[in-house]
Amino acid sequence: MPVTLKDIAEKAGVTAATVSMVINNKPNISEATRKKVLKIARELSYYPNVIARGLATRKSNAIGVIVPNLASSFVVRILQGIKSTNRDIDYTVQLFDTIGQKESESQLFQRLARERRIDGIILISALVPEEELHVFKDENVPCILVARECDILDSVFVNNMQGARDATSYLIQKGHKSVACVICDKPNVPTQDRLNGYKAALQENGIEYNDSLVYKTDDVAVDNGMQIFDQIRAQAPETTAVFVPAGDMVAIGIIKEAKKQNVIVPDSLAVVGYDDLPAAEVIEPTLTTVRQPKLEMGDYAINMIVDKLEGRESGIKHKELHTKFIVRESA
Amino acid sequence: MPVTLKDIAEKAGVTAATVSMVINNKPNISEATRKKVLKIARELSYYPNVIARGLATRKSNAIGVIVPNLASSFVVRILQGIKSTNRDIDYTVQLFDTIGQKESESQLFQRLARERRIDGIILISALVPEEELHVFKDENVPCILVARECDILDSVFVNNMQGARDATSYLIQKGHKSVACVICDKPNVPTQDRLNGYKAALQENGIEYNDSLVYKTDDVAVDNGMQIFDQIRAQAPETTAVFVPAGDMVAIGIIKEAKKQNVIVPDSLAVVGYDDLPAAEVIEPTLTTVRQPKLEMGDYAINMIVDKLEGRESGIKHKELHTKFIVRESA
DNA sequence: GATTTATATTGTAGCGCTTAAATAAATTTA
DNA sequence: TAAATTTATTTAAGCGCTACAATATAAATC
Repeated sequence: MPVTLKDIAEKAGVTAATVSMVINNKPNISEATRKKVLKIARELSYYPNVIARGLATRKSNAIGVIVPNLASSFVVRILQGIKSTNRDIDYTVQLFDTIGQKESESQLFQRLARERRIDGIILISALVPEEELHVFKDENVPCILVARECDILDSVFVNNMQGARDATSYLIQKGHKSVACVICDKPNVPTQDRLNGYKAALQENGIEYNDSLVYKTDDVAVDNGMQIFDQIRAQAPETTAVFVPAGDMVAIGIIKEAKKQNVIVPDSLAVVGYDDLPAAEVIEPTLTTVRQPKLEMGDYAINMIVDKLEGRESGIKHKELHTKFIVRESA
Repeated sequence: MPVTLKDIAEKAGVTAATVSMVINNKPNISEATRKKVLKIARELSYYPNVIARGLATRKSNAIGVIVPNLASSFVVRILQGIKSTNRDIDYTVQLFDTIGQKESESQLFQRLARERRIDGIILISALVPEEELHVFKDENVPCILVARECDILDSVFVNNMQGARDATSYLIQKGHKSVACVICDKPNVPTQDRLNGYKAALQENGIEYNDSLVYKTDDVAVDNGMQIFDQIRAQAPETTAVFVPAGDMVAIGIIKEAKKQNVIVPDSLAVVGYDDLPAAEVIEPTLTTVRQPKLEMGDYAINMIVDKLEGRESGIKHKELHTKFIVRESA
């Protein structure tokens, strides 16, 4: 049987309440008993039972992290940011993924809040629909939304519009008269923002937006990129530059297929990705891309939520981080 | 305030104990009250408080997963396997990484067991020293060691010796007279096994083992591979094949540097990696490598531990999974 | 030195649930 | 129909901790 407060109390000749106060650094404890209690606690190698504590305090000391899919490098990198923050986090991180689950994000959230008494949630998802976000709000458990701006909840996100604008402008500056754009098919906020950035850059440079230059892919893997390449060749063989807000893996697919078909990248086709995943440095030519500060997003998210939980912050807060345009060989 | 057993009990005109028994599907409850209670529970949208339950049952319904480093694709992929198992897991997964932490794995384990009353632990690590593993045993919380064979604890691992033997034999069969080998510098079991597999293959093919053909790298990133390439060129320029049990990223580094120096892969230098990470398909030439069944390892681990926790299994169990040799372009 | 104030400790209740023992109701058996 | 057995429900205690009110002790004020 594990050592309890009571065991310590008996040995120290005090009451369990006193021991509790010592352990929790409460005021109004004499130096003498404090020392005595701590000594005995150490001797017995006492560990407080956080479950019992949780029941008494109505806190679980746990933060839930809901991710769509652990197969995504992007998500994993944010998760890594959450876990590797410098701050000494006294909360346990419980991990939940929603892919292949029958529950929606908001149902899961509700269950975690009520059943597990989770203290706070970090939700990494660009896809949760606006209506569902209200559930998050209502449950009265702090929640930080990562990867998507949102005015209902706290959020951490990047300036996707600027990121796309930078990339597009770069390509135009390089002399490309028409720049294709490959976006993810799901209608989510970041995609929309990136498309707007693309459009803005065109306009700023006096180029008319052309709908037929925008290609859509339903998934964001290498294979999709390979298909898109063929599509581009078929629909607009004169294309010399393609910006791929859909993500690096798609961009890599385009490069792969281009090479296979003896189209030289970047000479005959310049390619710019989005995300800056590890694979961007592996592909040859290495991929010019828009870096998202993924670690930083995770870091911010965990810090925001801990601040909230410790009452150091309140009110809705938003943190916009910035993308960085990384020039490599592909454009 | 959340709905409690008591609320339901009052509304149903029974006692909290009865409600508890209904919720937990205990026998000796009349159909009538069962139905009545369940109906009310649904109406009030009752969620059992897992924390309170945990205190009463001395179980947390949580499984801890200890990983060395979330930056490793290998580890993340196993984690993904854990989370994506088909089985309907009723346990929460709590994630802990040990990189940059002052606690050792065994200290962390002990703390989780005592403080958090974690029901079971999955430890992904090839590096924990033998002595420490005893602590895991002693704490009396089931623990599955992943990625390393071990006779003290349950374990899930791959047959690394066979994997390395397959790879080496393949290279010899292709006509390479001397095969270099690049291993990770840390003295861990998988590395040792792979080295033994390499040696076995040499012996089986009548080639004498030559210590000077074994290169060591202290880290397993692309950069290390690039350096190793130079080392090979300097020490043994006649080398035509290199097997890299240190991992795919190192192998990719070797390929990158080879290409930079106009050494054709595989014609002038055949390269075989280990792990089959996503990047293996991105590099060109694509990387021939030894696939570790990472998802499967995670899947097995979670199933083993849940079996244990539900009393369906006992005694130490070991599961050996098999590597698969994947031929691509680099060898 | 009596009174107020501050400091230290204890007693008690309760967090929301489970569980074993006790009781009550329904059913069977002799 | 009373006794024995089975089935259904309740009572009560407890999991290990915190927190608040109450008490006891020490220090400060007049």
